[in-house]
Amino acid sequence: MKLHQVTIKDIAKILGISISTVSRALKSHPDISIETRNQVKELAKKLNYEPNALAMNLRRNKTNTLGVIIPEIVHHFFSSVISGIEDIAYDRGYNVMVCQSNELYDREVINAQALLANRVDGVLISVSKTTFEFDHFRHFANQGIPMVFFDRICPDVISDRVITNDEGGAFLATEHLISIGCKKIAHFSAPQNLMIGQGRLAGYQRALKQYQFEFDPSLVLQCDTRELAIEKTERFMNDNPDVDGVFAANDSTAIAAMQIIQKMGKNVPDNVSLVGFGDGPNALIAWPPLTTVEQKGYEMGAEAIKLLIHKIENDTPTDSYQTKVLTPSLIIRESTK
Amino acid sequence: MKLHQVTIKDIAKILGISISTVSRALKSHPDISIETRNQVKELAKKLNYEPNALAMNLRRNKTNTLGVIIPEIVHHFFSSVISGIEDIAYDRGYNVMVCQSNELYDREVINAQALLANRVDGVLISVSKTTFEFDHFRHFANQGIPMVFFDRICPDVISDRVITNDEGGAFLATEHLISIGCKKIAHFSAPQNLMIGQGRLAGYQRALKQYQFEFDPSLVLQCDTRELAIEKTERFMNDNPDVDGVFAANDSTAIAAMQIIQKMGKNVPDNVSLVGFGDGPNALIAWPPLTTVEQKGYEMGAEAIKLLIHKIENDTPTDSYQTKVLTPSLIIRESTK
DNA sequence: AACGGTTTCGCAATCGTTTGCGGTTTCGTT
DNA sequence: AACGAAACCGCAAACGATTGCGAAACCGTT
Repeated sequence: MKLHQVTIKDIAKILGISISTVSRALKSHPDISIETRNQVKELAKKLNYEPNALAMNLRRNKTNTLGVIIPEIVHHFFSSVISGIEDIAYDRGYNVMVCQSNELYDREVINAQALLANRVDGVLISVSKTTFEFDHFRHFANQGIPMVFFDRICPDVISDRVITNDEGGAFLATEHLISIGCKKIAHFSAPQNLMIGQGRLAGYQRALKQYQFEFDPSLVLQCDTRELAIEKTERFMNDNPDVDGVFAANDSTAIAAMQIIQKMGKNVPDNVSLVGFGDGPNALIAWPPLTTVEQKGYEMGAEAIKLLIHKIENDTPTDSYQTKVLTPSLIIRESTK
Repeated sequence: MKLHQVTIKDIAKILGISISTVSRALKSHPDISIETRNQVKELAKKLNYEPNALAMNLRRNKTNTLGVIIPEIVHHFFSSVISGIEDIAYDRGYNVMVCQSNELYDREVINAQALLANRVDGVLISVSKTTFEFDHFRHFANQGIPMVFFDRICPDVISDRVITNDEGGAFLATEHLISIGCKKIAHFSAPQNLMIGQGRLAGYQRALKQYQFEFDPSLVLQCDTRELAIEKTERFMNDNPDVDGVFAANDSTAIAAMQIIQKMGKNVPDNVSLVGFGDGPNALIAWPPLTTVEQKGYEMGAEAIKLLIHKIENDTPTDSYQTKVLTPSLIIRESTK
C-alpha cells in the first residue's frame, strides 16, 4: 500500500501560497521573492518532495526515457552493449528501459508496444533471430520516434545503424596468422545464413587471396559452438594434420578447439596457432590467453545511444540516416606466435 | 521531431462523440452500445491508437514499472539475475527499468532518485561495494514503495531479501578442500563490509573449526577481483609457500590465482587445489576446469521479483518481511583432487 | 492624491486518461 | 397518451506539474 507522495500542492497548502508560486520557487524563477523561494525549498527538502516525472512527462510530451530491445541479456557482448548504453544515458540524463526478446518474435512485438505506450523518446534495437516481419518497428517511425539498430540490424527498415565490420576483423585475424608464418590455415565458420557468418568467411578468403594463399574449401569447417568444436575438432585435425593455424568465428569455439588440440598432444602456439573472434573475458581466461578480434560491445552501445540522442535532441531531417561501422581490432595474445 | 500521437480525443472528434464514450468503448464498458463500441475500436486500430501510459499512470498512481539497481551488468551472475527478473516481469505485465551503479555510491543515489521520480511500483536492489550510507534506500520505504534486496543486501534496512547461503556454500567449498587432504587452506576474501564477504569467510571458518583446523588470519587475503589476484597472489604464495588449498570468494579471482600459481611452477591440482564461487561459464573454460560453488542467478532474479510483485499486489502488512535463501551446491571439477 | 513602474503572485488552461453522476433518448406498458 | 425503466451517452473533476497572462500590492515621483 503506497503512501501519499508529497506534491507541490501540499507545499502550497502548508505555506498558504499558490501552486504556481511553489512551482516557480522550486526552479528559482525571478518572479518569486527570495524569502518565498527559500521557504518553499526548505519545506520541500524537509518533506522529501520529489517531482512527479509522470506529470512532467505528460505535459512536456517527453519522457527522457529510452527503450532497448535486445535478444538476450546473458551474453557478454550484449551486456557490454547495455553497459555502454547505460553509461551514456546516465551522463546525458536519460533513463533506460531494457527489454529482452529472448529471440522470440512475439515477445519482441509486445516489447515494442510497451515502449510505445510508455512514450519513450527513442529506441535501440537488435533484432531477434526469429523476426522476419518488421511492422512493429515501423510503428515507431510512424509516431516519429527515432530508432537506432545495432549489431543485428533490420535490412528492411531504413534508420540509423551501428554495426561491426566482420569482414575486416576476419581479414585482420587471418592476416595475422599468415604473418606469423602459418602455412595452412583453417576457418571454423558460423552458419552462412547469418550476416556475421558470411562476413567472417569473406574476410578470411580476402586475406588468403591477398597473400597468394590458395583457398581450400575443405579447410572451412562449419563449427561455431563449444559443443560442436568438442565434437568435430579432433577428427578435423586428424584429417588435416598439417594445419598450423585456425581462425574460429568466435571465442568459445576457438577455446574449445584449443583444448582439444592440446589434448591431442600438440602445443599451442608452437604447433598450432589459434585466433578467435569476440573477445569476451573468456579469451583471457583460456590457457594460453587467446588472440582474438576484439568486438567492441561497450563502444557499440555508446555509439548507438549517442546517435539516438543526437536524433532526439536535434531536429535533423527525417530522411538522413547514418550507418556507423565499428572496426574491430586484433588483440594479440599467446595462442599465436 | 515527434509527430502527434493519436489520442482518444482525436477519435472522439472524428466520430462526433464524447471522450468518455471513447474511453468506455475501448474497454467494452456495458454502457456503450455495440455499434459505437465497434466504430471506436475500428477507428482506433486504423489510426494506430496506443493508449498513453503516462496519462494512465498519473491517474492510477501506478506505473506497472519496476526499478532495478545493480552494480554491474557485465557480469554473468548479474546479467543472469536480470534475465530472471525480465522474464517474470514480462509474464506478469510489468516493465523494468535497469540502472547500474557501477559500484559507485553517488551513482546509486542518483539512480534511486530517478526511480523515485518515475514513481516505480517497486524496486529490486543489489548494493554497490562503495555504499555505506543507506538513506537513499529508506526514501523508498518512506514513500511506501516496496523493496527487495538480493545478493548484496543491506543489513541496515529492513525489507524482503533474497540471498544465497554464502556461509553454507563456503563451508562446502572448504570442507571439500579438507576432505581431499589439503593441510593449509587460504581464503581469498571479498570485502568484509559486504554480507557476502562476511558469509563466505564465516563458512570457511566454520569448516576449519569443525575439522579441528586452526584459523590463521594471515591466510585470509582480501582479494576479490582478477586484477587484485594478479597483483597479490605471487607474493602471498611466496609468503605462505606451504598453502595447498585456496578457496576464493569468486571464480574470476580463483582462476586468476590459479594462472599465477601455475606460472610460479606449481601444479594445479597436485600442489595446490583451488575452489571458486559463482559458477559463471568461466569455470568451465579455465584449465583445469574449476571446482566451484554454483550460484543461481536466474532463480535469484525470479524469486526476487516474485516477492516484489506479491508485495505490490497484496496489501501485506508492512511489517512482515521474508528472507528467501537459495542454497548453492558444490560442483567438483579438476582444479581440486 | 494620482500616476506609472516594479515586484510578486494567482487563475486557469493544458497534457491524456478514467469515472461518478446526471442527463437525454428510446421503448414498452398501461 | 402518459409514465417509468432501460439503454446510452456527456460533463466535469481528478491525477501533478508548467506557464502565459492578468492582477494585486507596493514604491517613489510629481
